[in-house]
Amino acid sequence: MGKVEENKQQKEQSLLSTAFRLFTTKGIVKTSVSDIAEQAGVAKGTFYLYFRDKYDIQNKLIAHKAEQMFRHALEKSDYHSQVGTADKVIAILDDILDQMQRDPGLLRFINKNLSWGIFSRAVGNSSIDYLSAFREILELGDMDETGLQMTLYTVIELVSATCHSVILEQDPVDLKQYKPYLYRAVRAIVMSIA
Amino acid sequence: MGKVEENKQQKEQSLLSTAFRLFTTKGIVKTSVSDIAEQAGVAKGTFYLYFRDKYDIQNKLIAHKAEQMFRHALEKSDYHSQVGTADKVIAILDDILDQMQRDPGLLRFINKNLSWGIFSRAVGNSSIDYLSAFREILELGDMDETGLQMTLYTVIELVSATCHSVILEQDPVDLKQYKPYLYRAVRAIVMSIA
Amino acid sequence: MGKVEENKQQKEQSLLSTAFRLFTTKGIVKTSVSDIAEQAGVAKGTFYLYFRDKYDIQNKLIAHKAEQMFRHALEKSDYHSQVGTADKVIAILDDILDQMQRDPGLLRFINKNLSWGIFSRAVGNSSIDYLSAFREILELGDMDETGLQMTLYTVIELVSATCHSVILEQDPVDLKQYKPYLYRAVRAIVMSIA
Amino acid sequence: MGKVEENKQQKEQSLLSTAFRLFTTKGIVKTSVSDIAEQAGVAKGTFYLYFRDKYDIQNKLIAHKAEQMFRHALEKSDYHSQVGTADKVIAILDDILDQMQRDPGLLRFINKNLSWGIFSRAVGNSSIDYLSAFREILELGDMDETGLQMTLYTVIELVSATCHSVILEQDPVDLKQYKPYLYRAVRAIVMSIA
DNA sequence: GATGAATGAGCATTCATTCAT
DNA sequence: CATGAATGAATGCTCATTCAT
Repeated sequence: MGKVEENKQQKEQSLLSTAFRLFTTKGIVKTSVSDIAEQAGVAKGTFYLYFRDKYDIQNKLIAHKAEQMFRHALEKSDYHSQVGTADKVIAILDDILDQMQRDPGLLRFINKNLSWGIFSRAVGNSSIDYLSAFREILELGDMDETGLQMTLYTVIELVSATCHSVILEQDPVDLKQYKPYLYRAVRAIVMSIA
Repeated sequence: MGKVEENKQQKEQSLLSTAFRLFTTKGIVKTSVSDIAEQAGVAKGTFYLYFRDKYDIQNKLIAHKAEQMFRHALEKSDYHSQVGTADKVIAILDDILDQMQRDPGLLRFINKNLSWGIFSRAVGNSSIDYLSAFREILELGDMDETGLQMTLYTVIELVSATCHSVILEQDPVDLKQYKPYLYRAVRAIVMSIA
Repeated sequence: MGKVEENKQQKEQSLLSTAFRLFTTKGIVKTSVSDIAEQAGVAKGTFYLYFRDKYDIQNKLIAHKAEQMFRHALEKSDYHSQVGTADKVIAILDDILDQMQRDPGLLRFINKNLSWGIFSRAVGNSSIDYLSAFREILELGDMDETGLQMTLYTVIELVSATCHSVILEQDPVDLKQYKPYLYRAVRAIVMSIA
Repeated sequence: MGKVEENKQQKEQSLLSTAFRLFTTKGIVKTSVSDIAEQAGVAKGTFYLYFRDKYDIQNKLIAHKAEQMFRHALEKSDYHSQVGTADKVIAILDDILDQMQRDPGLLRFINKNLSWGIFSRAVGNSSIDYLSAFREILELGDMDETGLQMTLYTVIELVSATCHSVILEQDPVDLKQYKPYLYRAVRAIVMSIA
């Protein structure tokens, strides 16, 4: 990689990480392109050499962070040591909820912006084959692709939607109180497709 | 009611309905207070006599429309003629999905803005006792208040979250294809709490 | 005085005292006619039955409060017990500075708004004959009217101008530090006309 | 200096001079940022590239114009040819009064806005050492810094306050009539500190 | 490629004043 | 006399985007 190329990579990285920091702390609306460029140490015009506009960088960030979150759950959670299907799912879920609770800014950022389209593209582009992984976990060796995807979609949206309010606003209850209900619902869904 | 009072009612109604129309067609962000006032046929300043700001009218609309949607589902769906608990729930759900599909603007408006706080306040202020109605439908005569609320919260968020993308963007599939999966999930959740 | 007349007096008084309170606490610019009317317990339109506009009530208040301040100084200070001319003046001055320091809002209100025109009209309308009083104090029995007025004007403006910054902002020094310099200057001026 | 830099200088100058013209003719309150930008021939947003807000440009102008006025008085008045201390002071004063009378807008602008803080900062930043100059004029070689400053403060505020009404409104008398009284007062103050 | 000066449309909000009741 | 609903002009400020250098 040439020096120039390296420099470009560095600029893009700087813009991405700065944007993420600002998005998750100040919120997307309150973060201006000026802010991002300035704090990333580049000129305002330079931003537009790397990203089409604010929504371009936003979508790229969402996909990246979502993928990161799933990667963490698959690599760091102890779902392998669980026996039952539902228990494995819960283990993964637990890791994800942990991540979200540890970084509410991340949750806020991902949640209301993560469309299935963006997500599935991110997951598809990843070096990890998530679908196979989930298929294996759910022990649905012979289930059709669509059925697997629908189940994933349902569970992911359920968790994402309910936890947004629960974690960020402790409304209607806090996460600790809500977990039993959420886990029961997830278990029920997972069992129902067996 | 005096002439003046009548006139005020009319103005407020005009502002509310205009705001709703603009919010659901142009989106909330793209709708300015100027737009609303102008199209409602009143001066810009008049808007501020009736609502504190854009978010005031927005929240009032969300609560109002959400309540309306549930009222419709309870009054117009044929859930009474169903026998099983799950079938009753599905009947109500069907009505709500119908409403949403008929008016995607409404869905778009309510979905990403309806916090549980706003919703429960709206439902609480209503002349209908929704909690009792749902308790009866779910045949959970002796379940504690919290358990009932958590179940409602879970189901509502699940439906709301998944249908947003499904109805508005036919992604990952369209509503017709997704319904079986959604209904199975809802059935599973409802059965799990029995 | 009829009941109606009484009521009107009461309304005007209420408006005046409310305006003064708001002017001295929030500042003139930040105080709106709405504020005054609302807090005075009358309708907005009623304000305009008593005062032409915000500047009308402002000028009336300034004149009134300035007269009050001088009345206090002449009636409550112990200048009578002083022997020398300059000492008498200083005694009066001391009382005025005390009043200002006790009520910075009053100082802020009067100072930058008190034009000589408003003041002299106020003083002229008063039941007290201030010019004679000052003539006596300064022991200038035979000085021409103009000379007396010019001296008063000079001293009043000097005190008013210097003390504004000194009392309200302790800049360039605080009142305690500045007093010796101010008194020396006033003494010098008073002596110079003898 | 590059072309760009030159252009920026020009824009800032244009904004400053336009603002001064509008402030002194229409008054500060009645002058909007839009007015300034428009008449300076730049876009509204450009204004904010050079000044934080209206008060920023206002303070900068006040300091600049005040410094300019004193510079003129020291450089253009013939105080050098005067022998007595008081006569020197009077000569300088005469120059300043002349400037004010020639440009009532300037007087109006500076007078009620010039706080000692702004002034002393302006004077401190100047290339001229005003304090030394005044010390020399007043022949107070060994007076402490504070005493010198207090005397300056007193005289400046006295002149500024009295002349505002006298020059702008010929009230209570016009400048010609007031000068003898003012000069006597200033003489008295100057002599008293010797 | 990189810069950053310049743009100007756009928006929320306030407020003095009027006038029909 | 009193009310208070209605007006709409006015203003400060932001920000995505462009383009000459």
